[in-house]
Amino acid sequence: MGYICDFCGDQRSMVYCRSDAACLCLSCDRNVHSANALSRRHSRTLLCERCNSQPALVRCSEERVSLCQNCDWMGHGNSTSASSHKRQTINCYSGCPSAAELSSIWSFVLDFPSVGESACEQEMGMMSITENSTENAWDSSENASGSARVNDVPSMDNKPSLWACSSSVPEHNSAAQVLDQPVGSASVTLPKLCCPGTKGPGLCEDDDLYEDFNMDEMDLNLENYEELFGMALNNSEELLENGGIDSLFGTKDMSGADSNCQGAVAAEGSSVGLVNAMQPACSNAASADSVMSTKTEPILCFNTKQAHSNLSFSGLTGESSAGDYQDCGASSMLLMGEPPWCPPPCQENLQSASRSDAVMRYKEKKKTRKFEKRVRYASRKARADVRKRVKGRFVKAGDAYDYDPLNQTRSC
DNA sequence: GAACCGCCTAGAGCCACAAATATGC
DNA sequence: AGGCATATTTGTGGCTCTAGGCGGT
Repeated sequence: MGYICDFCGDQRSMVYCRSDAACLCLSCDRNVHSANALSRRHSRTLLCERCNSQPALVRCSEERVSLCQNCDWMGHGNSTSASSHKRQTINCYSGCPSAAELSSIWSFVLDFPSVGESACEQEMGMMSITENSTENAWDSSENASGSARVNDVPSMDNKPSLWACSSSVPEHNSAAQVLDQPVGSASVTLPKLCCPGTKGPGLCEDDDLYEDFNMDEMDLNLENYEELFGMALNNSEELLENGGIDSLFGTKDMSGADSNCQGAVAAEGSSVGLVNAMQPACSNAASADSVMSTKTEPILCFNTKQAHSNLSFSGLTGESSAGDYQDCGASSMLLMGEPPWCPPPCQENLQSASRSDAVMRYKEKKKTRKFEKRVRYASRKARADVRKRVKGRFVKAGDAYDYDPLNQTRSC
């Protein structure tokens, strides 16, 4: 079981960073990803406890293990008994989340102390919990936390109570509780913490699969980063002794998390709400630069407030520079075939029709969407924009050039 | 079904240099 | 501890090249 931190080679790895393709312990995760703004955007999630090499997408509450997609399929896809296991999606996060925020993302994470101000916060004054970390519709009935059930298939007779993006839930999401945001900025902050599928209330009006949303101005303040990871590190052995990572996965009351999905469901699809695939959230959004192509794949979500669940797609878009966005695997999972929790056959026709329609529209929009690169230094861009080139390469001032952005002329 | 070919796409790398950052005094 | 000078690193856009995917033969 060689699941040792790729960085320090000492501690047990608990977190998987897709951007770095590395398995890290919490301490190294903190160290590595607080290094700079780019690394802070890396989307991380828990490590699969079975293969210890892939990011976990779901947690089986029966077996109390976090599983990657493959292990989940292998463990639950074939066995009829195992396939009935209730599984919850596991969220990704980015930035330097506080204890409370990590607890929000992963309810199973211990109750970290919350005092003081993290170094990361002090340095950055910003961080981001991946908006799709709350992509899941929270289980309001259980105040389920950072996870959402994935195999509780809603039925016609049974309104989905899980996944629910219930708008009856109080207007504060877990992350919002932690963040010290001016009132005026709350609306700006919400989308970041809202299910991508959810977008913000206003963002759900468009019937497009999803709309771009701007995360740039969301500077979130976090607390207790030091305490969180310091404690995690100090207690790592204890955790192992007490059941290892499993001990982290106990249920925790995360009331308020539901609100992450408020307004999340667009009137997309409009079928009988049979789509049951709820994708875990994984994007990293604050910087909005982590949307990779797979990340923009459809994400489905339910709204319990709807008489019939609406199908909605969501994703992150916007001024993302594709570079940083790493696929969390969640979205793509949807495209890899029907998940174990797919709807009953009798509903497939209606569902597939609306779904294919929605997917078609989504793809259309995706084609037209621009993933603009985010420019960090406008002054440098301004210089680059006027710099003369030879075959695209910058040339020394005064040298012959074949392209002048200003004059579109050639000197040779 | 395997092998080969052409076409297409995505991504990496290159370039100069001002700005940003780090280091030393 | 703060200020200054110097050194090092970063980031910027257009073009080219290459690897890989895909479809056809």
